[in-house]
Amino acid sequence: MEAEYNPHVIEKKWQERWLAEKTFATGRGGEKYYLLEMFPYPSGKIHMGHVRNYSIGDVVARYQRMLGRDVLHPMGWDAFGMPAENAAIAHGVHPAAWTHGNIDEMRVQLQRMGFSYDWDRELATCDSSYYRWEQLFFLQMLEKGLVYKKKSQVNWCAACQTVLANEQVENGCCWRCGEETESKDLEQWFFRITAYAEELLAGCEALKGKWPERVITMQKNWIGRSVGAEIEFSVVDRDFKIKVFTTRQDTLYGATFMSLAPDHPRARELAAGTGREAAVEAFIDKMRRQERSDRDLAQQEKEGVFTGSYCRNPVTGRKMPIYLANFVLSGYGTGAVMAVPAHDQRDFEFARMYDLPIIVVIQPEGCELVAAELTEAYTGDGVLVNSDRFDGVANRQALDLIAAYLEERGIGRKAVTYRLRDWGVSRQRYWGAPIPIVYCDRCGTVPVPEKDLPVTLPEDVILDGSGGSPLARTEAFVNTVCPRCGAPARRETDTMDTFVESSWYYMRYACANYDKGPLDRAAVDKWLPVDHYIGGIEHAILHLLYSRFFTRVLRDLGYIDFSEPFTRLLTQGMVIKDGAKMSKSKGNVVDPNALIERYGADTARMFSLFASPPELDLEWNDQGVEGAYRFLNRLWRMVFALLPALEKVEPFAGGMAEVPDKYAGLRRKTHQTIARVRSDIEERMHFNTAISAVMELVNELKNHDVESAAKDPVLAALLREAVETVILLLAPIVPHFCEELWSAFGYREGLSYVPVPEYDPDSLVEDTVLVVVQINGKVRERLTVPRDLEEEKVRELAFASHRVQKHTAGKTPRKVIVIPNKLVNIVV
RNA sequence: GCGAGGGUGGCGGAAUUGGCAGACGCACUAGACUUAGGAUCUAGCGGUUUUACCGUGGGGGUUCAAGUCCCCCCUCUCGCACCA
Repeated sequence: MEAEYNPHVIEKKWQERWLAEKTFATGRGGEKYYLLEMFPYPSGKIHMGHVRNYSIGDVVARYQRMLGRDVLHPMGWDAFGMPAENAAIAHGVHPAAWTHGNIDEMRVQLQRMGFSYDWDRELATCDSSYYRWEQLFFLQMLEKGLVYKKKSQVNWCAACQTVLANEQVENGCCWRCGEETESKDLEQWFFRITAYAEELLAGCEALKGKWPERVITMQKNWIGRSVGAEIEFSVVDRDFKIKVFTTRQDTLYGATFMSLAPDHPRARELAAGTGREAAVEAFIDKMRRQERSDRDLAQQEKEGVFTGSYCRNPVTGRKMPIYLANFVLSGYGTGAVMAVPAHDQRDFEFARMYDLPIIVVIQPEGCELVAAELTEAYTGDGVLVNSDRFDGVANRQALDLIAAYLEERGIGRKAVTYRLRDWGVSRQRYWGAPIPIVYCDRCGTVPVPEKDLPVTLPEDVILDGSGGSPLARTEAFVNTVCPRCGAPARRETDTMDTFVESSWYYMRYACANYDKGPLDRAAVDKWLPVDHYIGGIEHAILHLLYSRFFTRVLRDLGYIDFSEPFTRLLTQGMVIKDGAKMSKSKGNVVDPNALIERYGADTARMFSLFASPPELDLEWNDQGVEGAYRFLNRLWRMVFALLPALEKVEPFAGGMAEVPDKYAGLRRKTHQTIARVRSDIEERMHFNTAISAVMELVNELKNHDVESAAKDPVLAALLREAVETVILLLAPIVPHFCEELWSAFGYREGLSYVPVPEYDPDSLVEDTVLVVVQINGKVRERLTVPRDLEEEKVRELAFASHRVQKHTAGKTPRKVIVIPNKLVNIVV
């Protein structure tokens, strides 16, 4: 062992050994444990978020190995996506070359961090050996009706020249580039995720306690299930009906008008021949032009236009004017809303603005609402009035009764609506997995036969940023023959959303090199689902929801037999510096490579784990890093100093009975530390407190020197036990450092598979305990007493204390509470 | 507006079941060693008017005892946001 801690030398040494010996390959026996961190986009450089995410994951992986598990811990690349194309446009590099170059750089950086991956399972989603199976899934989903194409209004990002799924639009802006999105009519491919809405929602229940509550809540809200009724309203003098969805069918008798989305398909028809055509047309046009920019303003003001047509309230027969209204969404429910101004705030505001009638149909307990005097809608509970046969019924009960009544009469029924929309997967970009479809003038839309997969992304395309899909301009790709009739045909030029790749990569890791199909059933059955998944909270909806959907699809396609991909989920917080998320524009970025250069990987790992618990944001602090580095140096020097005495003895292996009294404290601290660290890592995943506990033990060791140890073999044995404990407990956190110290003690085998130390329960028990004496809840005295001393004796000792007497002088205790081994509280 | 999660020294954070608030680390202060110190070691380190009192965003409550439980309020972060 060297006298100086030299991280660069030892880190290189151990990393090379781990790679050469394939230390982290699976198959060493033990119960399976699949630990996965979200794979990175190969930007070319790892950032602090990666360091943190992968350090957390690596601790768990290494710890599980030391618990005797057979750990699958793979790494790969989410390699399709826009930046590769942008780089091509900006620098003339081909996206494939750019991506593979970045992967090579990032792999080296990850290896320099000492993460314990099984590199033999590495995959990149841009390789046809990966995306070919995705194309197969697409075809099989098409067959099952889970893929379809439709013309729809889509979110279009002009900057990225592509469409975005609903989930990918944040506050009207592109989730990737931050530019405002607009809506556009395009033919798009969709995955029918709504077919699984109910199951995805129900599945949330099973995740409780294993996933963070807020992720579950976000998913539930996103799916957005509403229970209510569909009701049909016949239109006066027209031969069609308008269907609405409502959750408040109990207020049906108070519906006085109807509101439709401005882009409702019947809008123009309703205006035709009423003299309102021009006004309606103007309104539709205004709404269409009113893009997201001034949407916030528009949100405040209710606005609409009368179509000139009427419908009839199906239960009262009332003639209800039909309006178009700016607040009705075409994408939700039926795009039509029955307006009950007395009991819905939006309808109320609209009614006041356009002077429409208001009828109270629910009276709250204790006061009487009068329509003309309302200043806002009453949305609470109450008893029905003005509701014919339902008068006097509590509105909660009326929900069911009215739904049943409508159903009897054939004008409505109970219904469930979801906020979740189908997942649009078409992207007009080059660097993605081609959608395996051919368009033939004679046969129409024809799926590429499975035997012709993969549809390979052509290499020679022109990427000049001129807009539109580069694939569409690549004649050699587009022109093909129809697989059905052999006539000349054209290929689909859209590629798939890159979230499709990340929806199933975690399964492919189980059999990354399998080439007879997407998934090797035996391997997937063995390893999946992922036992513990770790990644950023920013994927709480998108990636995790898509993955949960995809897992169910693959289950129904017969590939797997589980439904939830990730048993446990840990979402780690962001890395912050100077109060803001690290970003180039803020200039507060810390480069992990510079950090490794200066302190080594172990220091970087240790600080990112020590500074805060994983789920909280981590405030980066250069001086804190320095502190971690100093700790490692201090520990190194201490071990180096003690080694000559410790290597002469075996670690202490006896029981507490053989430990001399003067060393009982040391022994106890060692085993208390084991107990604490084990529960911190195994149960709470709080590595910061685990590290603190080890630091305390190290501080305790400072009280002993090599001279005393050389003279007293029992002390030496106890110190060796303590030092080995420190090494083993820190091994998952600072692995290179610990390997080096471990080998200094003469162990030939690396410590990746050395069992986590067990604590001796006897060692945790102290013979004497500190009992706090309070007077009226304030601490006045601390007594050291034998453990489990009888209550009466403890009480006597407390009262015997002169400090206690001072505070109780002249007063009679009214009450004395004694908590064994802990506290006495005297109330005077 | 709705939902979720936070608010504890100068800073990051501990306090696992209601039982000594501030573990561990950073910063800071003093001392030692030293030609030197941004190295290392030792000691101190919530506040104040220091035999004591105050103190976990603010106010109230329950309790012998509250950072922890209950009610009200303030504030910050995140998500959703006219979802009928």
